[in-house]
Amino acid sequence: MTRARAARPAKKRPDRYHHGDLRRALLQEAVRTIAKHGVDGLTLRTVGSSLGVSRTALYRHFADKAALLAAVAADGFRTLRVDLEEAWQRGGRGRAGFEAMGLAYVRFALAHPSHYRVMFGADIPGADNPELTQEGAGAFQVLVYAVVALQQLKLARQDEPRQMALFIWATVHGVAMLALDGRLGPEPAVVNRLIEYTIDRLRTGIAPGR
Amino acid sequence: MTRARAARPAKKRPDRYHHGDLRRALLQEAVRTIAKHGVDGLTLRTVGSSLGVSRTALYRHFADKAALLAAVAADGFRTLRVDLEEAWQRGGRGRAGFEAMGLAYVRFALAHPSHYRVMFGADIPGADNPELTQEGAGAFQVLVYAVVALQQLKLARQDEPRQMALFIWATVHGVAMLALDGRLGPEPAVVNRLIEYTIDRLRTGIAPGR
DNA sequence: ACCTGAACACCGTTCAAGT
DNA sequence: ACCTGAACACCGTTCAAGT
Repeated sequence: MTRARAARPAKKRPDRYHHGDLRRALLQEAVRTIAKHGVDGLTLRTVGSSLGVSRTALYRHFADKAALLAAVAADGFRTLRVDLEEAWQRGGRGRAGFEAMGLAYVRFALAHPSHYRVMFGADIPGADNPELTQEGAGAFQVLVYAVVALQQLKLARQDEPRQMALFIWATVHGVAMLALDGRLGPEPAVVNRLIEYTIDRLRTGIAPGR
Repeated sequence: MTRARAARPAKKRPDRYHHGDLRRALLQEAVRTIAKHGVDGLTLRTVGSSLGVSRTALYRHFADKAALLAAVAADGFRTLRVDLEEAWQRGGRGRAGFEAMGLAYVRFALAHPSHYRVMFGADIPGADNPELTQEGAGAFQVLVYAVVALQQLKLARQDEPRQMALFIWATVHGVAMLALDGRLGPEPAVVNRLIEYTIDRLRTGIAPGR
């Protein structure tokens, strides 16, 4: 052990959580815990002991538990943005790409239900957390760009893009939340049918004319 | 004081919480507490002492705190259903009534944000609570009826009514949640504009043709 | 039947102290 | 600078005991 460490070149690899790496480790462990045990399963004690660290060590890196959750939420928005960008581009940045984005959005929520709930939870100080605000805006911006592209392709009305994007966001968010809360019943087919139907109603809803 | 009580006829008015009235009092107090201090402000201790009762007295009437919250949620769905019915009828059971319903839905959420959150919260055993399931279904049924009426008026596509109602529900629910979570910023004008825009996009989204 | 009071096993957070 | 350990003020829930 000591020999191995001596033999290794000084590559700044942190074996102990020091010099700022504990923050990343805490965030990573929090994400894992939430995925496995839900938000209520996340306690400062468990996340601390999982990293072999005191339960109060967290306070060096986060103001409080809410700040940790805000960081978790920001991380979620980052992942969501990447997912949306991929779907949009792979779909060809047109109508197919737009539909793929809608599907990707709801799938993200269903794949990471607890994480998604933290992102939109009430217990998070959304307004006064710059990182969370920024990451949330970043994910939203992907949708705005897509809307503008659809408008240029004459597939969407010439309304204010941000307004239209907000409407679309609210709709897919609503579908995701109803599904997550089990409000659509236990059948996955019901959820899938609603997603498909919703995307088609979005298409006719934002189409030019009328 | 004592005189007044003696003079009053025996009208079965409960001065002490006994014989099943404590349940109603607990529910009522829980709703009031949540409205004033949010869900986190609701503790069995405070709601108990507000009624001059031990903090464990609740367990005679509810299985646990989650069951109390489920009752709160069911109560909310009952109020929401009444609000929706009123809006639909006063609007003339047509296009105006439908738009009034959409507005009434989001307004309910904004008027009772904490209560609304409990209705859709994750901490509630939605599936295994018959009363909550029934009240939720009742509110949804109002929307389904309205959709059928719109279809008969040729104002909506001839799709499966429940499917269309689910889509509409998801959309207004999404708008409500984004507004409640402060995701639309502090300006009420932004919220109002989104509500208006959303209702108009719902109109073109569910319109016949295309 | 209905409620109480003590006890239990938790929780987030503070703070003086260690290195 | 970073982390610890004890302490504090909470919390939901259980349970024997009272009436």
